[in-house]
Amino acid sequence: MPRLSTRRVRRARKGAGALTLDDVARVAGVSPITISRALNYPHQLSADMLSRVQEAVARTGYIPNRIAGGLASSRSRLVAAIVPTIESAVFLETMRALTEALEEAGYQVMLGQSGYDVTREDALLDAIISRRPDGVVLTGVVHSRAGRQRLASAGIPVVETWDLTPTPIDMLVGFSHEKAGAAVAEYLHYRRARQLAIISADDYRATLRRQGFSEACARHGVRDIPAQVVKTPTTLGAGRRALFALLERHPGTDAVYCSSDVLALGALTEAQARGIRVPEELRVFGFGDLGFAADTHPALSTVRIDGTAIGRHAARFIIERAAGRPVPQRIIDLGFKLIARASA
Amino acid sequence: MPRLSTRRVRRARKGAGALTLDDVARVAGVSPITISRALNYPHQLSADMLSRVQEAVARTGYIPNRIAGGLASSRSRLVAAIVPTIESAVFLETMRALTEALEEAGYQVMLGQSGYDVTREDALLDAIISRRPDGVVLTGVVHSRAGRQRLASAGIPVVETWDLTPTPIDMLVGFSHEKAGAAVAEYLHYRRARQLAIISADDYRATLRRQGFSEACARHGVRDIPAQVVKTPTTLGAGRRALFALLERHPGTDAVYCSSDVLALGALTEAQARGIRVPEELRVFGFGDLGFAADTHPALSTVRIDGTAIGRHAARFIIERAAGRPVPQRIIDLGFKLIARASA
DNA sequence: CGAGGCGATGTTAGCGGTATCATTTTGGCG
DNA sequence: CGCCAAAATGATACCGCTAACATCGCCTCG
Repeated sequence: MPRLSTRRVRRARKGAGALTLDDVARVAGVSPITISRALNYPHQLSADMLSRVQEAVARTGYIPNRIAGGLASSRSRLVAAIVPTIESAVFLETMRALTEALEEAGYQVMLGQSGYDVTREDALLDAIISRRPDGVVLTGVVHSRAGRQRLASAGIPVVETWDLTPTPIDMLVGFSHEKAGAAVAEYLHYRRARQLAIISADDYRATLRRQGFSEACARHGVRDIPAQVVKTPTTLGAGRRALFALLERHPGTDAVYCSSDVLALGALTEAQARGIRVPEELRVFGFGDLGFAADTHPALSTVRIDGTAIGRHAARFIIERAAGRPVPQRIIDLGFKLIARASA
Repeated sequence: MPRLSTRRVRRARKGAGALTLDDVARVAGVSPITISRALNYPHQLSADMLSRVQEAVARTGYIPNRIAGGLASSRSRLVAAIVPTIESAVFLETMRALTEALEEAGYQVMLGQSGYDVTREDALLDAIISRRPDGVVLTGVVHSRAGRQRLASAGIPVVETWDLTPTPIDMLVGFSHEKAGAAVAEYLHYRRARQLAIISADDYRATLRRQGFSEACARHGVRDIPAQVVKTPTTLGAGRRALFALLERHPGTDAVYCSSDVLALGALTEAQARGIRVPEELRVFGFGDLGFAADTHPALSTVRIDGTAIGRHAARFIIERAAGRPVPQRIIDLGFKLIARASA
């Protein structure tokens, strides 16, 4: 039996009334591909044609469908960014810079939160890869083997940030946490602090800084630095309670390095509440140089990381790659700066 | 002349080697649509078939291409969220809750920053609409006529947040800023503050709160409340300088309402630096109940907004709509809570 | 025991763009 | 002027997936 029925006119699937390239092409009296070019490669058209198309676009109020465009060109113009949590202020500067730079170049950022959890990061990665982004920006360098594998085989440009490793998945913008921790220790020794202590978050990078700090102390002959470890994300309250607990155990402490400015602000607050003079009796050192650090009382000594530069470099990496240009230097160490203020 | 050339076999456009549904179908020995169903509507398949497909998917390591899926189904499973700036801590809780709830439901969040600028918001809106998201979550209710128009005609579900209006574009989750400001004023009057003042950001919502505050004062016969206005986003330093300037002009001030907790923390810091006792000499009231508010010294009195609930409601709104279910109550007023702590 | 219904799977035709190649127009220049 | 390369525009065939409809068994029931 012949299948006549398949020749029946099918109802449009949903077309609804959504404007398409063809509609604009009809209005402008040209072929659809010309509209596409006007939008994507305007310099390929004659000035006449371009303005004619632009007028038609304006008149119809057409907004291109980048889902369709992405499928056809296999360039989604989407970039995924994964942070442990959006509520951790340190990464915000990077995220803002990244978003701004990418938006300017016509990309949109998809945000994912891994929650300091490798399993969740893997699930997120699958969700993200299924969107075929033109790039992925990760926070940190510790990822599961499976995650690295999937990312690599998807052939998506990857930028790891906020850390350093000799073996990145692809590209990398970061700095050495060990060195940052060590630099703080050196500084405090130089300032003649004798009884050092640490208040640190329990995440990977904070731990690296703590190790760098302790090792530098060891080089000065000081071992077994007392450490109070708190859960990420860090809070002012956690900093207060940590300083309290620390002083209970080690009343002679005269300098404390905090793994984040927020913890340091908590330590400052607790010191103030208990009448401990900073820096005379207790030096407090932070990390991050967040917006408030310069304006605390006393002003917070801290480690400055150029989060904006990290975001911008990451954006540039991805844009270059998407444009098919090779990226000669795939690892950037942005370093850090010790900012000596009143608190230490 | 016959155009034989068009019949020539064309090179695959980029195929590269990316795994597609067809590949998995071949491995499983079924038709592609069956794979699609296994992934999207697993209960439509027999248990046998389902496990057979799942095995094939696992063996091939297939990750679906949701760009293609989105085009075919006109459901992108993308939701756009626009905040003024990601660096303003108040919205973070909402963003986190929104992202989490949406990720759980298989959606991805695209983040956009409008920068408190309507022009930029419009440009962003076009970029976003071109991605055909299944929903848009906006911060605030003030948008350009053009923006409202485009959003409406795109037929995308819209949730406005963090404010109230009788005429939302579509759906709304928020609270009344005027009432919040007024409630703080009432509280301070009740506490016998006599010389009230305001430190406020210059954005729309902070201004509404300021007006609510001033009007409540007027009802108590107090007019011309001195106000120190600072630029958004607010910072601790801005709060310090604002309190300084305020006290220069109005030394008798005994209570100050700050339009954000960050400003309030700045005021607290400045008071401490100048030896002004809080709350005895100066009451300080904040807004937002950010993570640190309970742990400042003295603890900060503030207005609590349930940012998590805002994010969750917004996510639910969009998910319901995407599922084709009607949303009976399109406006939710979540209210606010006055949190009386030591600072006021 | 045949009609009808239902559940499981397959076939077909797009979704709305863009890559690729073809064709036409234009411009430079001897 | 005529020729040829380059620039401008067009025709066609997909990109990888899913909606809509078709088909095929199998079971129920009069």
